[in-house]
Amino acid sequence: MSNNFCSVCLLKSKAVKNLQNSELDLLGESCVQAIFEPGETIFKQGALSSNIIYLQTGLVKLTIKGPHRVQIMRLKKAPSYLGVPTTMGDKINHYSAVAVERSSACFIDINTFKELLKVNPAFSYEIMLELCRNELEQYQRCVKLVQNQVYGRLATNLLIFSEEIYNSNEYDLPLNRNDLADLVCTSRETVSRLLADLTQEEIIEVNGKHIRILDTERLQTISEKG
DNA sequence: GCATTAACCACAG
DNA sequence: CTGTGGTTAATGC
Repeated sequence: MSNNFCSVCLLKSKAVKNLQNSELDLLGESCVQAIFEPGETIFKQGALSSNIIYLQTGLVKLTIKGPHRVQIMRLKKAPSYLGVPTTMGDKINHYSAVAVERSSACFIDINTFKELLKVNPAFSYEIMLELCRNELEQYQRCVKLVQNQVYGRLATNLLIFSEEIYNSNEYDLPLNRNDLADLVCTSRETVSRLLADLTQEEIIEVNGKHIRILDTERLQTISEKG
């Protein structure tokens, strides 16, 4: 049982960069790092949670069980904190986090986390900033989902992979068609068909999970107009 | 009515 | 796991 030395960690979050040495030691004492392979659950809806997770590297999906099916709320790319709302807001997790790519995560004891929030305003500020940005993103995503048609929703999400996750107009989807459907709020079949349509229109090129965006402008138009 | 959208089912690689 | 075809229901001219 050796402590992590957060002070020398190269993957410190923006928030943690504000911590004093003594605070970093405190963090290190209650912090455990783990690696998750794709498909492995980091925390589970319904389970008791007493940790905040700092995602150092990788990509995860946040899922929640709805009345009919499991819904992917969003993807979250490292670096970021996971489970702050669900660990601070309730004893029990309201959603699950599952690795989508190989991910490294630090588990921080909730009491330590709360203590750091209390003693270091700059740390708290960074955490609050991240939470607020998350909320704004969720609102944005919510309107799109409700008001756009599937074609637009799919286009939006293809663009998010390109612009926000992989920073390239060519990438390998980390999800199968079913997950992609859960993310876009549609059926697996519709995703298949629409990807075929986009290919026919020469807007994208699909090769299994490999996506290449050929015409970003038209994809953006579809994303906006729905 | 008629067209469009998209879900559900079934089946085949 | 994926793609396709048929069917069906809802919605909007």
